[in-house]
Order: sequence, then C-alpha cells, then structure tokens
Amino acid sequence: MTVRTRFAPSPTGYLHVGSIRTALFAWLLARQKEGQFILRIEDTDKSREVQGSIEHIITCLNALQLDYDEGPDKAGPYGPYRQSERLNIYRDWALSLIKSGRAYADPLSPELLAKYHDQAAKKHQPFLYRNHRPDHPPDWVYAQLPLRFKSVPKDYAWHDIIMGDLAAKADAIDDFVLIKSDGYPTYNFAHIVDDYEMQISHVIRGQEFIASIPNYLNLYEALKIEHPAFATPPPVLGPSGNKKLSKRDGAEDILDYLREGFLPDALINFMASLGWNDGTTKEIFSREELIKTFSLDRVGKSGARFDEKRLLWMNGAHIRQLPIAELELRAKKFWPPEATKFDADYQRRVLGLIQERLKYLAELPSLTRYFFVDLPIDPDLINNNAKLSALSHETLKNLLEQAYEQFDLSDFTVSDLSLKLNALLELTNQSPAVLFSLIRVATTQAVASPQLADSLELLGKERVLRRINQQIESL
RNA sequence: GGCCUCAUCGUCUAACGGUUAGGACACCAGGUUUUCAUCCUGGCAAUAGGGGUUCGAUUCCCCUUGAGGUCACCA
Repeated sequence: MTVRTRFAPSPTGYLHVGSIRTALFAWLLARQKEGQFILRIEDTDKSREVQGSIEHIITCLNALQLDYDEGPDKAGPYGPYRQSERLNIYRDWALSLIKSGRAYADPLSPELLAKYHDQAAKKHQPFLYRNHRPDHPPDWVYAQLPLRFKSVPKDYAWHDIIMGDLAAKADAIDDFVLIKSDGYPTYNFAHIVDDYEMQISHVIRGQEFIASIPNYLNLYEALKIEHPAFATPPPVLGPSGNKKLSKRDGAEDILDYLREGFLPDALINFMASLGWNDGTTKEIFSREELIKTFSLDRVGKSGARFDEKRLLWMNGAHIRQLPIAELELRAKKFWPPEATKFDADYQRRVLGLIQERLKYLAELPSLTRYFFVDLPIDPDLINNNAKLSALSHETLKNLLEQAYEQFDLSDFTVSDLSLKLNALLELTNQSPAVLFSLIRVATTQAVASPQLADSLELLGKERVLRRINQQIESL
C-alpha cells in the first residue's frame, strides 16, 4: 500500500509551530516511504476565514521546502483540494447516510439547543445531543437544516502510532453535525470523506482531535469504510507556561524565523527534535538524514517546549556545516549596505572568517561592518577594557606607533603578520591581552572580531595603517 | 464537573525490570597567544508524591498531585 499523508490546515490565520511540525512529520513519512504528501485546504467555515491564509500556508511550506505532490495549486487525481470546492461530494455522501438511516435533519432551534447546553452544564454533565434526538425528524432540506449523524454509541479501543492504545466509552459518542445549515460540511464529516476519497493512508494531526476519534470510528462504520492509520503528535508548548504555544510566546510566524536568517534545514531539524530522536545521541540531522531515520513510533507522548536558545544553537551548527558557496548564496540578502561596494571574492573571505560565530544570518551586519567601512572611534572599547584603561594614553599611543612601524614593514600575509605581532610582543614587552586587544580595537572598533592576523590580512595594509593613525589621534 | 491523555536534569531527550540514570541546549569553571565564537576538558542538575507487584523498579499496577485536550451548525 502506498503511503499517502496530508496536511490539512484551515485558512484562519498564521500557521503556528505545532501545525507545521505536524506537516513536517507527514512530509517526512511520505518522503521516506516514497509515497505522496498532499496539501488540502479545510475552508468549510466561511466566518473564520482570513484573507491571504492560503498563500501564507503555501509560502511557509515552500520556504521550508516541504513540497507537496497534490494541492490547491497542484492538480492531482483526487482534486479539488479545497473543501469549499467539494460540496457536491459531501452532499452525495450525506444523502447515502440518510438512505441508510444514519443521518437525520436537526429541527432544534439554536435557542433550544443553547438551553439544553445550559442544563447539562448546570448539572455538571457533558452535553449529548442524542439525548434530545427527535422521534420524527423532518425531511432534510439542503442548506436549510443541519444534518446530524445518527450515532450508535459503543465502546471503542484503537491504536495510535504515537499515543499507543487508546480507548473511550460509549458516552463519548454523540450525534454530531455532518452538514451545517449553510450547506457546508463540518470538519468532522468532510475530513473523513476526503481522507477516504484521496486514499490517505496516515492521518497525522494534533491532539485536540483525540476526543473526537470515537465519533469518527462510529462514522467509519456507518459508512462501511476502513479508517486510515492514526498518529497524533503531542502539542508544542510555550517557552515558559504550560499552555499551548501562542504567537506571543516566540511561536512567531515561522516566516519570521526564515526572514531573520534561520535555515530551513535547521528549523525542520529543530521541529523534528521536539518530541523525536533516533535513539542515538545524534542531534544534528540533515534533511536527508531525517527522511531516512524518522519514524512516528519514536515520537514522544508528552508536550515539548519551544526553546529558542536550543534553536539558536542548532541553527549555528547548521550554518557551520554549510559549504562556503552555499552560505554565500543564503547570506546575499543580509549584508550591510556598505558591502555592495566590495566584490564577491572579498565577501566570501569575510564570510569564511565569521562563519563559525554566526547564529543566524541577520547578525551579519553587526558582525562584519568594520570589514566594509571605517567605524567611528569608540572610546568605550578602551575605557571598558580593564587592562587597556589601566594604561596611560601616552603608553597606548606609543604601543600603537610601534605597531604602525611593524605593520608598515609587513607584506600583510597572515604568516608575516603573525611574525610581526610576535616581534611586537618582544619589542614592547607587553602581554597579548594588552597589545592584541589594543590593535584589535584600533583596527575594528568592534567588541568582537575574528583572529587578529586573519582580520588584519583581510582589512589590508592601507586600512589597518589608517585606522591605527586615527586611533592615535583620538588619544 | 464528565470523559480522554500525559508526567526523567531549568529545557529537548535516552534508558522498552538489573546503568555510578546517558546525551544535548542553557549556565558555571578551565584550556587553545587578545575579544567574541568555534573546539577541547571539567562542573552543576532529574525519575512529581504515596502505595503495591518483583530478588530487583524510571520502566508494570493502583491512588494522589500537577498539566493538557475535549464536551460547537470551529477546525
């Protein structure tokens, strides 16, 4: 049997990390088994629909390179892939349920329903529609009355690939709405029809649906169809609280992370590691490795917190592993404006020097600006340095002057610069902590920079001498 | 409130009856001729509580506690 998985979001706003992780799991499974991954839009609630959501969903999947084989913008044999375009299909299935005596029109007014809800709540009992099931329901008129499932309550036990063996008693079963009075199906009905028609083999979705599964099992029986395999990953939690991740919590729009220069591969590695591991101590997985080793039955049952520090570390690890040409490509949009005056070769050398300290690409300007432009003298760099601020300006000046002389004699290769730096240590009888810090400050005007000789070589003789002079004049 | 589910370092997790309870992130300390980073070494740190079962429980069972989900003409 070919594996066919689906991601079935509703277009009601941005996509949170939990749903994207669900999509990732479905995608990984499909790719691993060489099956198909389908995008289906569940737009059956017109009132909640948010303009642009579908575009956003597609943008996210594309950006993370979770490619789908069939979807609203990718025709396939089981389309359309937008539920609002499949209303006839649901109606046909509904009519067959009426025929078999398993569906009936719901004549109860919303007011009466609300009253029954209240009564149940007052008695601290769950509300069950079937306790109010009419003896002689009217004929169903499409798009006028809601159509309800006529349930046959019974106990159920079923297997979930992630959660294991689950069970529920008969009182979890109720007469839920199949088709709303506006003619649109409910999720509860539409997804079952679609999963069947689209030959979905594995339904991977969030835990909020577990409580409804007994109802679905009852409906599958009424429909006389087999249900797909179920897998329900636990939720992704906020960093501090125990609540489900909300936008405010750093569960930002995943696109925000992409915009800041988080790598798609790092993001999927991170999301997969929220609840899954391969049983070894391996932490960093490439996309291919994930596809190869991922398995739903190794996904944990308890909710995982979104730890941004861990994501930061993981992204840095992925950046470090990137071949320089690849990094160059990804860094294009992130250079400081001054960088455009320099050629690609120079940019690549800068990247090579700061690659190991880059946590995300948006840091590029703050880490590299001094390679492209002379920054103004910042006195705090010396004042805040315990060793440098202990020396008199005369001493500092004198040290810089000696450095100038040595560098003036250098051919500015790393090997020669290293020799000159060592010579300076001897000449001045200073410790590296003093001498190198001073030279670093003078030539970069930055709180941090790569290895001194490397930085000096890349900056070149002219700029190094000029910056040392400027520092001397400021003292 | 009923029903369903979950529970190992601060965080992500490993250990499917026998381990000094392992790894990673974070944090702290040290090392690599300055800084930041990388890398290396070391440190701190967990089986929610109580009962069973067992020669032996993180692991199996029960209770308590805590957390989450659900009880819509939302998905």
